[in-house]
Amino acid sequence: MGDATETEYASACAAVSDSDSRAIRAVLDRIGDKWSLLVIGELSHGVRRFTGLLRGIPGISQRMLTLTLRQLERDGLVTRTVHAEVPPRVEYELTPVGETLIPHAIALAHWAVEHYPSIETSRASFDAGS
Amino acid sequence: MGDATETEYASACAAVSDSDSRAIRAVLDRIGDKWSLLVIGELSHGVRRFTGLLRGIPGISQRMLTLTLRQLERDGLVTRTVHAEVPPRVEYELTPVGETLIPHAIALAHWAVEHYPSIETSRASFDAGS
DNA sequence: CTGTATCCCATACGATACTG
DNA sequence: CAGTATCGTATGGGATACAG
Repeated sequence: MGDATETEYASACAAVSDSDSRAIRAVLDRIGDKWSLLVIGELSHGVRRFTGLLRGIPGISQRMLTLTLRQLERDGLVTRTVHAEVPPRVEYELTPVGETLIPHAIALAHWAVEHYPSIETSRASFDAGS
Repeated sequence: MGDATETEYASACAAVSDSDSRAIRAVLDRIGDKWSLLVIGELSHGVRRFTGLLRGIPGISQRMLTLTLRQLERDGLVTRTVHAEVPPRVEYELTPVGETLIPHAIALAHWAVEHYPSIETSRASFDAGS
């Protein structure tokens, strides 16, 4: 993971000039919110129903799950299919575009788990020292 | 980028059970905010001064740059060195841990630039249709 | 130059209750 | 089951002014 830094970095940052920053801002605003990435993580398992997602994502409220799913649907990352039954059944699934986010979600999750101890330690000493 | 999905995914999600979710939440709260990833992107070029960052990140306010840098410093992702001169010179630099975030930042930036057109199109049709 | 302090607003989010 | 509606709070974040 540490073979392409300087060179790769320069070209990547050169590409981030003006109009691209809008795209980055927009994407960051979406996947950077409190629940989107966790919802995508749940959906990476496959098709899920509303209540299933609610139970699979501890701490999320009905309201926020609804809002998050609507945003993801609007952005074309998730599909919502309603089955005309009683009781109603609504299934959510990642679109092909949405699935391309999975590797990044996994990578970030790995990074978080790997470096969180270091972060906690740093926070403790920062808060202790002046 | 599309070779490890199903298997890789299963093991990754299995690892995300209880205590890891705290780490993911904590990291997401930090790098998911409005400016951290952009600051890290600027610092990936190398050492930067306060004003340099302010100019390099369009739209950020003095206040938010200060707050963001303090958080990153607290988390041990950025170092802050003050040079005793007049006028004062303060330099910010990524720590080794902070540098490990660069590949992920680059990956997300690439994803954003690549898929943003699709997202915009999807939003337009979503907003148009009922 | 590199911040800090204060004010203020928009909105993200949670809790709760209600509906087809 | 799968939402919507309403309310209230917390806080993220901008603008501006001031300071070492």
